[in-house]
Amino acid sequence: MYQILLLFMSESQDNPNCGNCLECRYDCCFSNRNCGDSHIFGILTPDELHSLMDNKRQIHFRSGETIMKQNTPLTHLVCIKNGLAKVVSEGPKGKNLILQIIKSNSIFTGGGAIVDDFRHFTVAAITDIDCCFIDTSRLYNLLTKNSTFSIELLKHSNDQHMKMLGTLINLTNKYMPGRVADTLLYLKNSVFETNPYNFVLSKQELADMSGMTKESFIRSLKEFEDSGLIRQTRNAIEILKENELIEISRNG
Amino acid sequence: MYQILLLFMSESQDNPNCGNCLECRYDCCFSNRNCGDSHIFGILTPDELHSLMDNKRQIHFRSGETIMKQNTPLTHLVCIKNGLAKVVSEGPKGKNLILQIIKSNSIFTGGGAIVDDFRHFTVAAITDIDCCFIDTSRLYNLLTKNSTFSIELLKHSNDQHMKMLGTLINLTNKYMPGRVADTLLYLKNSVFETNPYNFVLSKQELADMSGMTKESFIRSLKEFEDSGLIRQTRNAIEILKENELIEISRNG
DNA sequence: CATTTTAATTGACATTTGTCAATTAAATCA
DNA sequence: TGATTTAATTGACAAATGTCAATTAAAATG
Repeated sequence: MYQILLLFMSESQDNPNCGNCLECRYDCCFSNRNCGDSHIFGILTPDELHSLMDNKRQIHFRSGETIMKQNTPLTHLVCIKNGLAKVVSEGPKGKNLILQIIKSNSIFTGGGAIVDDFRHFTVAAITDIDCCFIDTSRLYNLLTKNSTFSIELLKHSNDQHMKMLGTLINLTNKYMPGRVADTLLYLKNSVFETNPYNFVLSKQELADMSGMTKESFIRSLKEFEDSGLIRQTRNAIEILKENELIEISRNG
Repeated sequence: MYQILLLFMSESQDNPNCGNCLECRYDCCFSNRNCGDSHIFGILTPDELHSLMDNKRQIHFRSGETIMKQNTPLTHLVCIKNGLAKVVSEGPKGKNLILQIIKSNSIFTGGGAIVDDFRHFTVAAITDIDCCFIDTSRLYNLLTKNSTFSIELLKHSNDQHMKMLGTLINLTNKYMPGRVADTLLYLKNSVFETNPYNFVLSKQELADMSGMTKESFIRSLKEFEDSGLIRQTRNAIEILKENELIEISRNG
């Protein structure tokens, strides 16, 4: 525990948003201002929050590092404070599928929380990331005590479930151009929220998000470029005709 | 309410398992003996159970009928007492994907409970079905009062979530033979639990479970038959070499 | 039972997509 | 900077899968 605190303190030095006082530490992952998923924690009383955060570990990951690994025991949930991560399902024969890009202020467990307590996918850092690890046992304790909190988590779970259903439908009943369009629109509207957007993602990763090989992705992307739907530069993509992309997505 | 009771009573006449006394009515969907999902309700107190069941409607569906329709408001959850149903995602251009076969003693909501309160998929009866419809508002009430119940629902939700992830992986990174093998094994081991099993499912439906056209499904099935892995009769399929099917499933 | 409708099957073919190999461009490292 | 590794791109080709049309089998209907 001492080491953990030290780790936390050293990490926080180069991050002005996160001081060392207790209050600040809670704030790091759980403030309910401008926080994606973390309003889930907004409903907790200070005591409850404390019981969760008591032994939280704040950890820094470098771009590319694995944050949690598929098939390992699910002992902690993770809150991302800043940075981007990818949620990857590692299939047989090295075939990976990127299910989601996680942004700042999101929480995730890796799948089977409460069910089998194993992680059903891998999460890896795309950029450098600050996140905290929180004991799931603390979480489970809280669930029995605060039903509003349980409901919020249920909502979060159902939400993720429906998003995955959307992914499933996109990937299974669309041809490649539709899937590429989906990926581009997802990145613009749900991840980066700018246009053009710089991407830290390799073509292989974009292909893994679209359920195809990188070669196929590149070709499809090139056709979009030739048709004037998008523009690619070194490490950015600009969507020029969003409506047409939406149409392509819709027609599958 | 009077009409509903009448409906209930007339339905129950030809069903010896379900009497008219209050206790029996609760039993219909919620007994915790030999019940798939419905142990979820086992933890409720009699009062709580009563508050849920108070205005439940028991309804009979004929084979083929739609029980709940995608994109309609999610006002009730459904408990299947007996019979089989299919969970279908209706995609664009009439492309359907069957996500799951639901058996007796299962509960389902159609997707976005608590999140957006719309149904994200259609559920249709495969055989004749007896089921009850229960107000979600009653459910939500209960959630705030009984955290153990919330946790059970959360578990159920996460479980469904992980099953869908499995489906997603099977459908996106396997070739047809692997997907057909998955469908056959799923039917034998998780739905019918006998071998050979009679099936009430059309080839089109089997194809919709496997994410391919019926023609492709038929051809793939025929290859399995020619290789001696399975045997088809009029309306039954027998798995002869399960291990080899598992191998095919694994290799994608 | 004959008729009509629906489901299953088959074949030929076109399209989509993946695979492999070669090449170029970019990034990293000593 | 030059050398080396990694990522991106392209082309040729093969494999997987869907589409369409025709046929047969089965089921439903009157």
